[in-house]
Amino acid sequence: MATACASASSLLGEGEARRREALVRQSPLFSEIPAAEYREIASAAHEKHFARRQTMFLEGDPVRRVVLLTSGSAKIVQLGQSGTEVILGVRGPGEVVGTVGLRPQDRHCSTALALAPSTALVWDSAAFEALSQRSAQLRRNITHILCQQLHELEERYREISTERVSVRLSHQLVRLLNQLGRRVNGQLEIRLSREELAQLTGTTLFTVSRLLSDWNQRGIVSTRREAVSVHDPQALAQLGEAE
Amino acid sequence: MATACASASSLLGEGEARRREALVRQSPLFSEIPAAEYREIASAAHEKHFARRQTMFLEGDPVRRVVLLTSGSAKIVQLGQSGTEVILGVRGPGEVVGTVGLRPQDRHCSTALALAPSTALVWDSAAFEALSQRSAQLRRNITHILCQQLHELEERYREISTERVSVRLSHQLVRLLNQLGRRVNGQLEIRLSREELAQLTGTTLFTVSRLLSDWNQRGIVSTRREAVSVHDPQALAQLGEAE
DNA sequence: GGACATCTTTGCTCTTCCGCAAAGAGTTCG
DNA sequence: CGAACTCTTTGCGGAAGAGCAAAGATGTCC
Repeated sequence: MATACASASSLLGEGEARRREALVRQSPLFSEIPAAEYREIASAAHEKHFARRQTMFLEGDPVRRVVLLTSGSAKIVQLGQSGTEVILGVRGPGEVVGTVGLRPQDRHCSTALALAPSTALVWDSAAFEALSQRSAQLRRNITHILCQQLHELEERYREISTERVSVRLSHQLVRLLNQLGRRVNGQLEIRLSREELAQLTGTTLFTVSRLLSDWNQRGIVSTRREAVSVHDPQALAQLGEAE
Repeated sequence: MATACASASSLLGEGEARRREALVRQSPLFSEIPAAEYREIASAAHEKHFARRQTMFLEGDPVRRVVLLTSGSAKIVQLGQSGTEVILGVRGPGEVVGTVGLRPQDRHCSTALALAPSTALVWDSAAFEALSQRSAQLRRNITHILCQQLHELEERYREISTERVSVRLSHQLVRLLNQLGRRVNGQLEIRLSREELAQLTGTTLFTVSRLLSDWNQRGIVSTRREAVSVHDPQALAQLGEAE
C-alpha cells in the first residue's frame, strides 16, 4: 500500500501542475532554473507516497529513479556485516534522496528508509539524465548539492575523529534542527529515536540516552519517546566548546 | 622557491603541448573528452611545482585555481581547535587537489599540503568554470568524481563508526595501496608517517605504531621510517574480517 | 662526522565509552 | 482494558584505546 503512482504526467490538470511547480521551485535541485524548463521537468515526474519505514531503495539496487522529497523525511543508511547500521544522513522536503548525480547504469551504495509518511516526486533516472543534459543550470545544481553533502560529511568525519561523543551529539542536533526541526508548540523538535541519533554520531543508544538525560535535567532539551525538543539551541551549540 | 610557473600557455612548444596532453588524457577529470577539446583545455593550464610540505591552499581561502596533480602526492586536511589535524583524503597523479566543482566565489573548506615534491597543472578557476560550461562531458566527469569521493568518505565514515582501529587501519592501507602505492624493489610501499596514518583513520600515532609492529612481526607488512611496505595485501585485507 | 631534529617504539596509567542486564515508560492492538 | 511490543533509562563492570614519558632509531645539516 501507499506506493501507487498518483497520476501520470499526461493526465495532469492545471491545478496539479501549479502545485507541483511550486514544490519544485523550492528545491535547491531546481534553483535558478528558467521558468520554461520548469514545466517540462515537473511534468516528467510522478508523485509517490511512502509509508513510515518503507524502503525507498536498497544498497546494491540499480539506480532506477531520482526521488525528490516533497513532504516527510528519510534516512540514508549503510549496513555493516553483523546488523550494525550507520546513518549517513537524513533528508527532508526539497532534498533528493539518494546520491544525486548517479547514472542509470550505477548502483545505489546506500539504503533509504522513510522516517515518516512521505511524498516525493519521482523521475525515471534515464529521463532525468536526459533533462540534465539539456539544462546547464540543473547540472550546476547537482554539482553544488554534491559539494555540500561532501562538506557536511567531511565535517562529521572530522568530529568523529577528534571530538568526544557529547560534542558530536550536540553538533549533530544543531544540524538536525536546521534540517528537520519541526515546530511543536513553540519548540523545535527532532523526531528521531535514541538509537538513530547514536547511528548518526557513531555511538550507542545508551550513551545518547545518558547525555540527553543530563541535558534534560539542565533544561537545555526535553526528551520524549522517539523525539527531542530543543529549548536552548545556543546552549546546545556551545556545549561542545566549554565542556 | 619551487613555486614559479614553468611557462605560460602562449609559449608552449609542440613537444610540451604533446607531453601535457598525455598527462591530461590519463586523468579521470578529462576521460572521454573529445580530442578537439583537449588542446584548448590543456593550453589554458600553467604548470606549477610544489615542494614537500608546501601548502597548495588553505581552508578559508577563496578558490582561485583548479589543481590537477601530474606527479607527487598531497594530503587534504582539516584543522581542529587545538592543533588537531584530520586527513580527509590523499591525492595522487591524475587527481584533482581540492573539491572539484567549487565555484570561483566559494571558499576552500580544507587545506592541501604536498606530501612529496609534486608538479601540477593549474587553471584559473574562473577560466576552468568557463571551460566546463562548454564541455558537457567535463561537467559529467566532475559529477562522477564527486560521487566517488562522497562514496569513499561514506565508507570511511561507516568504518570509523562501527569498526575497531585494526580494521580501519588495515582497510585504509589497502585503499592507499591502490591509490598511492609505489613499487620499491618488488614491494608496494606507502609513504606516510605513523601520525598521518593515525589522522587518516581517527586514532593516535601510538596505536598505529603498535598495530604495525604487530603486523610486521607476523610478516604481513614491513615498516620503515615514514613508510609501510605491504608484503601480503590479501592478508591485510582479511585482517579485518577474522580478528 | 657529529650534533640536532624528527619520527618511532614501548611501557604504564587512566579515561571514555561500550555492552549487558533488568526495570520502567509509552504505544498499539485485539 | 490489558497484553504484548518497542523504546528508554540506569547501574555496573570491563575493554579498547588515549595520553604521557622516556628511550631508541633514523635522517639531516653544518
